[in-house]
Amino acid sequence: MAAIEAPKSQYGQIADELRKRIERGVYPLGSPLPSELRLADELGVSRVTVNKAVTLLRASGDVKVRRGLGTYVRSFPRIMRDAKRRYAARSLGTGAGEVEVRKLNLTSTTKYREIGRVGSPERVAQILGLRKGADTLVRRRVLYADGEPTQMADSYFPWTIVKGDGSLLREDAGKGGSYSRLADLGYAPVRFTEDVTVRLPNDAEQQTLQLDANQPVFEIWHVAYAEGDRPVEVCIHVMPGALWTLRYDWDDDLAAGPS
Amino acid sequence: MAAIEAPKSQYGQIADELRKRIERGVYPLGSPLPSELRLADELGVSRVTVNKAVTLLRASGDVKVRRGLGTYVRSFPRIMRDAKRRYAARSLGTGAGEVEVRKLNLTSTTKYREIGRVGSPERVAQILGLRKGADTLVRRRVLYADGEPTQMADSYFPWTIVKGDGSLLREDAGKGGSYSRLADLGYAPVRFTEDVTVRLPNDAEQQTLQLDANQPVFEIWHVAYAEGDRPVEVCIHVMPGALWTLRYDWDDDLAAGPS
DNA sequence: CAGTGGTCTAGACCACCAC
DNA sequence: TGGTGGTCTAGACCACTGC
Repeated sequence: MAAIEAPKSQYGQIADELRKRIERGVYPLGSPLPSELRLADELGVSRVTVNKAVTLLRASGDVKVRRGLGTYVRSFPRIMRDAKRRYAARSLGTGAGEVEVRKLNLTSTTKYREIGRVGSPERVAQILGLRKGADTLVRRRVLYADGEPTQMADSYFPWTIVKGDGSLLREDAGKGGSYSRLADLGYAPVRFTEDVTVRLPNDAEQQTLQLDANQPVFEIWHVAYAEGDRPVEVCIHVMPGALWTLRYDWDDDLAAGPS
Repeated sequence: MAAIEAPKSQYGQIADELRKRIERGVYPLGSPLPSELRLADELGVSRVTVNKAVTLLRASGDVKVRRGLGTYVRSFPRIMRDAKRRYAARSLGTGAGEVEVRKLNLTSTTKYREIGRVGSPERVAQILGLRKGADTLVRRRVLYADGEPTQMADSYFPWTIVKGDGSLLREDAGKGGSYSRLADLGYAPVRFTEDVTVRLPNDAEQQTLQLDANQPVFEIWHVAYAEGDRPVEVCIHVMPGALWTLRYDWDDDLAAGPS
């Protein structure tokens, strides 16, 4: 099989070998891998060792297991999320949520899990400049592409500024999405920040996003500011890492002076 | 405890339990966990099961193993990388590379692995608008905080525009770093883009960054553009995911119209 | 030397799926 | 009912560490 055997674990080598076969098309996109028992037999190792290799492939998003059925090669391309343009898209149709997925000719679906008035989580209150537990309007949703979950997104708005707007309490927030409603209320977002981290998913996220315990997710804290640096929305995105590429761009700030 | 409890694997529960103990300070930061054999004994499971739990803690960056010694609780805080400000920092001292680490009162070190003239990798050539394999100046380096590797960074410059500048061939590129040298040459960067993905590290990265096969890394493709959208640098960062928070901010673009 | 984690095995039982 | 992956065990050998 391999010419030179590096001092590497068998399961590591097997993972590499399987990746190679996927690249070469021995196991085409969307097709099932041979069963772990077969692979163990072919490669002359125990099933546990094969399973450990497959665990790596799952963590990297190269394969996906369907329980009771088999292990399948991933068929999704990475989705590009252009931070700047996705929000600019509100000048056209609906909100930012579904822009990227449609570009890939995939069917985009949004499922709302909660829309209503709730006390804000501590960190959210802090960012929005509210008292701890102060009322916020929350919109919690899950987005899908061709039926597969691609992200969870929880938006929080200070209740004091959105209470007069009923459309934010409906699933369809109307033309241009929630940011257009904020604009209607006199709080048009003019500046955004995003903090990006990677971590492993918790139990709820594993279930909602159909992930394993060792598949990393992006966590993005998106904050929208209106005129006068007034924070008007916090949106927390949780997205399977293997599915996304995040794009950012900005102009140099040297002219404005250091801060 | 929980209202509805999903049936969960023992190793998953053990991972949760260990995380709890770390949070509560039962195992303080920097201290060693009990050995896997002890834990197996205490928890009434096999050592393999404990090991699988520890594997999860390693993937999330909560613990770090020292071979032959034991498993230690991780003590590093996350490092904030503010994309905009780090480059603005060149107006003061050295380049962007060490800004963040110093903020945390950690010792920052840079080790150069290669500085010289090389044929550009395909994707780099494409971004820089060069012929495939065209000459570039490469600066490949590894950054450390308190002796621990925090990122690999490989910068590529079109050879045609930097060949006249010797300081870019030295480790210390001079006051303000390489971007100031580009400015000297008449190619001051005015715009940047970054594409961010997460993936598992390859063999070389595992070794250089002291990572396990299942610890995710950020891969950032940073591109600097001079006036007239002329690409003048591509820098590829590979950074342990558990160590970093990436921050971006930008102004709304609606006024400029959609693209 | 003894203790640590790294790895591998053979065998076992389970839940899930399609037929 | 048979095939799939999910999990767990007891036992084993190894490389590495510090003493």
